[in-house]
Amino acid sequence: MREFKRRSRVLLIDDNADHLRGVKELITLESCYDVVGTTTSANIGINLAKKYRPDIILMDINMPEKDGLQAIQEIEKLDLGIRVIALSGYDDADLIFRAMKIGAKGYVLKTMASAQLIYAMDEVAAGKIYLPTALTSRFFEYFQNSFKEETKISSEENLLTYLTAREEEVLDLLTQGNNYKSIAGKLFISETTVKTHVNNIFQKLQVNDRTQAVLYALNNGFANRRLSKIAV
Amino acid sequence: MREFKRRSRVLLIDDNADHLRGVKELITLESCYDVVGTTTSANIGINLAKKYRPDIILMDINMPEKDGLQAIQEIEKLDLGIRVIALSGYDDADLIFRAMKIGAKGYVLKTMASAQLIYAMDEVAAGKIYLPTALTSRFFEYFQNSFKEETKISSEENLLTYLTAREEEVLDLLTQGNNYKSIAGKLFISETTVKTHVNNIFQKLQVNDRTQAVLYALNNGFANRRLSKIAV
DNA sequence: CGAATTATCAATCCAAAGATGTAGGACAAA
DNA sequence: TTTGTCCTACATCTTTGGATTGATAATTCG
Repeated sequence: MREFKRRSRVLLIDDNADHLRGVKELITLESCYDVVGTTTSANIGINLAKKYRPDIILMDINMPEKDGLQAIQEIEKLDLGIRVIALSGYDDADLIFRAMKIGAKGYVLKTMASAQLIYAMDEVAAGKIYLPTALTSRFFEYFQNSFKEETKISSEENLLTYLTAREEEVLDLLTQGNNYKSIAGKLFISETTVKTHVNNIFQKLQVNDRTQAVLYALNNGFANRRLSKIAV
Repeated sequence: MREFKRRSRVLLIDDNADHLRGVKELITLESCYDVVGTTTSANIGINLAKKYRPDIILMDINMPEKDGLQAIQEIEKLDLGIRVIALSGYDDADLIFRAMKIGAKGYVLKTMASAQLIYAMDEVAAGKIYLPTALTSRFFEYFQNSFKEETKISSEENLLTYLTAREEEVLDLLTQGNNYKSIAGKLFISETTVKTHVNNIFQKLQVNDRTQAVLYALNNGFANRRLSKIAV
């Protein structure tokens, strides 16, 4: 067993050269991380990431040339196990949300104390995900808001509640693209029975055909409630 | 201007009477909150919430009788501005995620130090959302995971890209539940033309009927890319 | 220009879906 | 026991949907 663990390697990407230099100094002097590269270009950064395989990348996400979020996404897609911490000047909830959604392991404001940056790196290096408390609160406000509308919709009268258990089973199979024969086979009942159920479903959901029934089901939280209004 | 702010009022809901008593004592003795009610029943709790309008509710979400999450949802639906903190014995990522999704303003483990509970209440009373750091990390792992699959899918070959502009228009109308006649009317073309397009769509998407085509479209980011695999 | 793609329309045929009415048995609530 | 709901099933009929073939005009592209 090794007694010491390898010093974690860090890559810095920030279009602001001054800030880049400052962060490099900070890390070099006051932490146990090795800076393996610095660049002001997101594209170059991605290439450096492939080349040097750092453990951590500090990525400024407010860059004019190339979107930092996109860069994070590309790095995540490489699937090299590189953990990216987003650096930003803004505590904008939407930015935080998007960064975390695409896989950032942390989000730190440039205005925060340098100790906090080091701490974030420590946490992330340890495999955790780190968000400063203030930003976490911001994130959750945004997060919960994005579901509020949805909740409102689904708390309106939902015609799905009128369906019997059996009808729900049938509808479930409909939402998987099955036809009458297939449903009959899966439920071990005759095709005509399925037709009866499906017709009853149409009546209850006030639709004219199976496609509309399926759409109603999906849009009103049937079974796999996977709809959210979240988009990157 | 008032110099002192009103002491915040708290309602406790926990099916475990012992724990309930313990928490009540803790809050009464060691915090500045008024316990306005305690109950072991989620249903009664909801009624007490309506009656006493507490500022905060501590809600055990691991109750056999009635699901605590559901109770939170109902309280949120009341829209009385009551801020609910979920209490749980488990740091299960899925539980945490669902609690936060439906609007819990905090999530605290029963095993945590009592000081942490008080702190959480302070934060929540101040209008923030509070999650212990360890649970935040858990939450984000789950959160990011739920988007990983999606990213993977959308980066795989998407048969939708083979569709022509006109076919996309037709498919769009299909995903709105239109039949041939309706689509023909909306695009000012004959029904047979629509049939041709639809058949070509089937070929390209490798499906057998319109329902499957619609499902493929929705699951592969057609138009409204709002699908995520998150479920309550 | 010539070739390929696309959008349009038609005829035909068969299969599937949808509408409607009827009915027996199981089961639970009143 | 009666009433009602639910699940099952069938017959019949109409409409819609889907497959196939073929054809014309417009557009795009090399």
